[in-house]
This record gives sequence, structure tokens and C-alpha cells, in this order.
Amino acid sequence: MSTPKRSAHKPRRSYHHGNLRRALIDQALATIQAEGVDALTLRSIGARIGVSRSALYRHFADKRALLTAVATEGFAALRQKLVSAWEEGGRDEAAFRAMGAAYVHFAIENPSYYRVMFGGFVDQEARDPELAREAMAAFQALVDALASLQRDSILRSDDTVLMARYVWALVHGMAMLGIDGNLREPGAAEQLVHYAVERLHTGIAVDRTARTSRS
Amino acid sequence: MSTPKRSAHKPRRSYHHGNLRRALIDQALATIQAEGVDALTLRSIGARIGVSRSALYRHFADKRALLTAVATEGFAALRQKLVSAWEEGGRDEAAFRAMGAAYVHFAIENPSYYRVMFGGFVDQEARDPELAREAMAAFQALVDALASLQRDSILRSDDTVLMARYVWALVHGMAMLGIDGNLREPGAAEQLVHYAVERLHTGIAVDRTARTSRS
DNA sequence: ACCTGAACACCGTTCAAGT
DNA sequence: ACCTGAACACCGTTCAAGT
Repeated sequence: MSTPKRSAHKPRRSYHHGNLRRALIDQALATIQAEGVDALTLRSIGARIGVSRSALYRHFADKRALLTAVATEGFAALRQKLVSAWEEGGRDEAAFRAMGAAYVHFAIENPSYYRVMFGGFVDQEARDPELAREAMAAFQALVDALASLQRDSILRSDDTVLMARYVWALVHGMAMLGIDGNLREPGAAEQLVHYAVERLHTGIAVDRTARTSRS
Repeated sequence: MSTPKRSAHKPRRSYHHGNLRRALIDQALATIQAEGVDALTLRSIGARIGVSRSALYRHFADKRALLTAVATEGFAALRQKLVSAWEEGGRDEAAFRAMGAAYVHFAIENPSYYRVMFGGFVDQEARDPELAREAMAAFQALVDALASLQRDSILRSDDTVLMARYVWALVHGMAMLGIDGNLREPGAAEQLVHYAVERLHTGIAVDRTARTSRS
């Protein structure tokens, strides 16, 4: 009747869990990816790790703090994808397009993860400083790429942060449309990204007509 | 000790509530606007209307169905704002800009409302048909405006739905950035919308250089 | 037909107690 | 120092019973 939670031949290594904080974050992410953020309960997450449901409070202030930690790592993962698309792509226009595609694909492949990052589950007002730092770093990756393209006279010399916000809003919006199921037809997401990259470029590229039509 | 829930001089008009479904939606929206979607409980909403916490089940399948109804009305309200900005603006380019600003302002002024509409609280998969209809109608308002501008040769003659998705993603993304607190500096939202409208236009307007450089 | 109120199975969080 | 387990105050939902 009373089934033991741990098999006898592989007992818990010690009374103390090795790195419970790490295990909690990993298990939270796995649950979110597999079943969505609504299915994440402290009870289930504790059971899967083999720990009491209140053990979490030794490492996090509350459930929201755990989600904040997940979101923080999400921004770090996103940033890494963006940076490698940019750098491995050769830091040119094509690399920038790859960056945009990488962003949207990250969101569509990890919808629940993305929703934790942007869905308002974490502190919006006085954000967690670590979360704010990682989110800012991801944004900075975009700013750096734009600044580089501006230096090469490929993009307009507008305020870089303003331009970055414009681009971020666009990819973020496409990602949300994809997550919300508005791009369900096969190829719709790829088609939109492709179109957006073309129209975005025409929009923010240096205006080559200015040389002949003005001054 | 036992304080009565209703004052004696203004008794309940009847055992049956006049239009409980309407009252539930209104109260849910009011609570969402005032305290956010997390604060919305069936108990509190019932208490405010003066009805049992389980009375809701006579009119909605569950709590999610109530939120779906709120989201459905949200899309109707959004559509109305878009259409009046477009029509009262004179159905020209300036009117289209007003439409974009109206969209972002709707979201920023009603963040929790907007989050219910897009935050994944409602059915994403097999969406409620009424919700799908209203969401589609709001999107159609954008498609119609773009088609009109295409007819006037103000915009490129690209696939209108694809172009509409591009524009929708952009305004949706700006709205989400605003809601998530990334545009907190005073004027940041207005500045971004202004910049976006300019760059969007240059991106999707008919390419006037094509006439001289090609064919 | 419409609503109540007790009951049920959950949930996050707290805290004295264990190791 | 770290974790347990009972307790607490909630929550959405169900259902027999009331009007």
C-alpha cells in the first residue's frame, strides 16, 4: 500500500539536497515547457524532486520569486541565441535577419517559457534586479547589432535605442501572434518573418533616394 | 455582529437577479481594471454583486468562460476604437496613423484588460467561436484600412493580410512593451509610436524610386 | 428557471519541530 | 543550516436543496 517514494537501491544521498535551488528552477522550467505555467504547483514540483512542498521557501521568497528566476534564465538563453545568430552570421545584414528569425523561433518553440518572461507573472513594477539586468542585456544585444550596422552605413542614423525598441516591438509582436495561435497555417510564421525582415529593412535602411531628390 | 449584506431600505428587487450574466461581466471587468486579473475571484465578484459564489455557473461553464466573455467584449471595444479613428480621421494616411496610436493607447490605458485578451487566459487552441469572431473583426478593421490605402496607391500592393499581420505585430509589440513597463520614461510611448509610424510608412509605402530606377 | 450553502479537492504560505 | 509535516486561509467547482 504505502509505496516508498525512493527506490531502495538508490537512496537519497543525504538529508540535505545537493543544490535544491538549481533543481527547483530546472524542474519548474521542465514543468512549464511540458504542461504550461498554470500546471506549476509547489506541491507537484516538490514531489518530482523528492522534497517537501515547503522546502522551496528556504531558497525563494515565494512562488513568484521562483518564476522570476526562471524568467531571468530565459532572458539569458534568449540573449545567447541572439548573440550567436549575430556573431556566427558574420555581423552583417544577413546576420541581422538571422537574429530576428532566432528571436521569433525561440518564442514559438518555448511558448510557456516566453509567456513567463513577458506574461506579467513576474514583478513588473519594481522588477527583480537580476531579471532587469538579464532583460537589459538581451535588449543590448539588439542595440549593439543595430549600432554596428549603423556604423557600416547600412541603417539610418536614428537614435539607436529608439530604433531598437521599434525592432524589438516588431519581433515581440510576431512572437506573441505566433504563441497565441494566430499563425497556425503551415509556413505562416516563416512567411511573416520573411516579409517583416524585408519591410523592416526598407523602413530603417538609409534612404538612398535622398541623394538624388534632395539637397 | 452579523452585519446584513443589503441595507433594509433598498432590498433586492427579486429573488432572481435581473441580468446576472451582464452584471458578472461588468463586475469582472471593473475588478480586472482596478486590481488586475489575479485579484479576480468568483467569491469576491459574487459578493460585490450580492450573489452566491456559485451563481455564476448558471450562466458560464466556468471561470475561464467568464474571462473569455470579457476578452470578447474587449476585442469589440478595441475594434470600435480602431474603426472610429479610421473613419473620423478621414480614411487617409493621417487616419491610419491615428489608428495605430489608438491601438497602443487602448492597451496602455487598459493593461489588465489587454492582458486578458492576449495573455493566454482564454482558450488558445479551440477558441470560443464568439471570441474568435470579435478578434477577427478587429483584425479585419486593420485589413480594410490597409486595402483602402492600397487602392489609393499609398501603400505597396503586397498581400493585404500579410501586411496587416506585420502592422498588427508591430502595434501589438509596442503595446506589450508599454504594458510591461519598458516605456516608463515620460513620453517614451508617444515617441516610439511616432517613430514607428514614420518607419512603418517608409517600409510599406509604394517605393517611389522604382519608377525611375527600374523598367 | 434560478440561486443558495455546505462540501470537496485543491492551492500557497507559515511555523514549530525534527535531523 | 536545511528540510518536514501539520495547520491555516484561501481557491474553483459540484450538487442537493431551497424559492
